[in-house]
Amino acid sequence: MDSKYNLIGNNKLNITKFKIKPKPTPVLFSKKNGPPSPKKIKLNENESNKSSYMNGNNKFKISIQEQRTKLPVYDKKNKLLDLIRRNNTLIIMGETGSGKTTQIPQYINAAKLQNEGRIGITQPRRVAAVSIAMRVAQEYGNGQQVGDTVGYTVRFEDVTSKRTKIKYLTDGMLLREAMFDSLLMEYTVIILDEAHERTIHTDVLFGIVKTAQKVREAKNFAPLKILIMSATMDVDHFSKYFNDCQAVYLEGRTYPVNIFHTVRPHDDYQTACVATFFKIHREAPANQDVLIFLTGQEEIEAVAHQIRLLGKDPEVEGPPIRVCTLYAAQPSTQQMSVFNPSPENMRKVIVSTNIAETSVTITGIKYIIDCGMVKARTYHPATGLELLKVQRISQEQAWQRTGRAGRESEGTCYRLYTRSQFEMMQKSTIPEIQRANLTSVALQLLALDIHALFFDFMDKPPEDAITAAFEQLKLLGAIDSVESTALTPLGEQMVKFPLDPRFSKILLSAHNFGCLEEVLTVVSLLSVESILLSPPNKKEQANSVRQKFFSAFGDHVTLLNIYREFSNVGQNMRGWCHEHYINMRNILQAREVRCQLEDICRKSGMTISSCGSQMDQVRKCLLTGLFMNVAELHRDRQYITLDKRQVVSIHPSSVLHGQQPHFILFTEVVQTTKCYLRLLSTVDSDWLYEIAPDYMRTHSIKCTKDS
DNA sequence: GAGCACTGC
Repeated sequence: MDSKYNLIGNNKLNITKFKIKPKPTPVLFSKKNGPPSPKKIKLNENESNKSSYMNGNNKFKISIQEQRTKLPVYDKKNKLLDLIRRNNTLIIMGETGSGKTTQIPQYINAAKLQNEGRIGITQPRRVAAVSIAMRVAQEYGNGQQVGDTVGYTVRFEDVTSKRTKIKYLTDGMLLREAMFDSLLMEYTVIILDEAHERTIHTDVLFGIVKTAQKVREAKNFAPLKILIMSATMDVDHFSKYFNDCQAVYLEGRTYPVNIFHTVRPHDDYQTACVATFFKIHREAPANQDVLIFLTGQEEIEAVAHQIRLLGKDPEVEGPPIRVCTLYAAQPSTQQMSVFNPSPENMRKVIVSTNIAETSVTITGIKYIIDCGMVKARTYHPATGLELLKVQRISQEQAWQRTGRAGRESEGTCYRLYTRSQFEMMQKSTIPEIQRANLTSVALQLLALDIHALFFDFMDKPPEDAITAAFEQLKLLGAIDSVESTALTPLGEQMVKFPLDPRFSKILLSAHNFGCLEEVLTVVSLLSVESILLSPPNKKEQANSVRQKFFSAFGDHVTLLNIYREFSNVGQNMRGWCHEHYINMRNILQAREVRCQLEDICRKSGMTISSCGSQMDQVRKCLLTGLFMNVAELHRDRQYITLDKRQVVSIHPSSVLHGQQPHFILFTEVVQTTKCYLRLLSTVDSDWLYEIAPDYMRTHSIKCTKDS
């Protein structure tokens, strides 16, 4: 199984831990449901049999060109083109199913509004960029392939040619392109799609395209047209930012959803989920499927287990149940099973994280159960700590979840929170830019000669987050002072790598230590998800078979040892990964990242040197980017970080767990029940003075020799 | 001796 989590044996989950009663008591819902803004969920007029062409299996299949004419956007084509022609910046609010993402670029191209340039359309996710490009190429017909008129560019994959007029790309990809050409001269039309999602990349691009447009106009270059496409939210906010530009509204193709709130609050939402599911199960026809939103893998497996158990209870009425789970860390084969249609007489229930909110669309969903919570990462600039926390969703998210029941026909949504709890929720999700570590963003903006403190953000990030980012960049030597608007030569080099600036610094220091070969591997492994599988019931086995890779120097060298053997395996890669409990998907991704990084290194004129077995060199090199991540052992056997003097512990997943080296370099801190350090290497205190003398002048060490 | 939502370059 090629996943970090082996789910075999999960039926042994200790359900009492999650306090789910075997026969949950019913949850009471209020019948009054009218949402305050029913605008978002509505039925289009004269569309009673629209599912006949939405459904690929339908025998009344109609031609691909005919389908295009039935999209809601089609009737607005001329009006839209007129607006796009007359406005340099335009906001297009389009509901789900309006056809805006696939059709508008084609309309623009047919009318040749892009002149000699290209139309670029960004998407927050790779799969979306790729699959939409394929669909649009298919709509072009005439034997056109992806990469002809319509193409896409995502990391590791560029399917475009000189003939490409319409280019779909991830927002991160367009941002990288902007690093090398801030005026984005390749494009005459840029469409930022899914703008309401407010990814950190899209937020930075807002400012970049706005500036590019202005500068190109001033310099009399080819004009740049900007289209912002978004779901129907925050229009005034967007419009104001883009100099009060015009906005248009496109209706979509969604159906009404009945919404129920609970009568009283339910803290134990897991039990409430199970109870609500069986209420639906008793009442609804078998072929109507249910989607349950929960926060994480563990609780998803627990609830799924409970539903399976109760479903087998002869006293429980209703058809047989097929329970599917869905979360990102799952093996892809297991994820795919969610899409298999169930037999007529069986009910499918999908228990999912918020991956089903936007990233994955499942057809046939008639009922939603929304627990009202989400697991989200929060960042504290003052401590540099990242914390995964279960918190309330925003009203926007609640609507997004609700809408998942109205894609093909009318649906029903049970919200496991009261009406007034809903009213208390934040209206919108806080944009990522306001809750993320900004070191990369600050570096990227400096590459464009912009200081992040003066950048035209639509929503400004907190000032202490910007300050923390600049302090880090100064420590790394990317800038000379925190007020600087220019990068040092080292900083210029760092921008070239698609990495956290600390990791870029490590790569760029490698020639001093003669270990670029090794450090390329380590950095690649650090920038993908964990390659180590630790199935809950086979932890011991996994550890003992991987024992031969363990290094007393810590996790970085251990990972390097694993990768070295992996790259010598040759044919039987799958077998080797399985035998050693290695996540094949993730190690292959690391290999791909490594190729990309090596390529950038070569193009920058670096030589790929190897230090052989001198692991001191590797650890010293790691220290050049992570010297602010060192913890010291104190007399009471506690570790304290040199940087912020925080009390921390070694994470039990580390090979150094159970040992007490005096100084450890860590890659990250995660706060759960305690502050844990993950991915560690032992280091010498002497190295700290050698590698980071300036830093050590302000961060003294105790150097206690405890016994 | 603990546990990891989701993206992206």
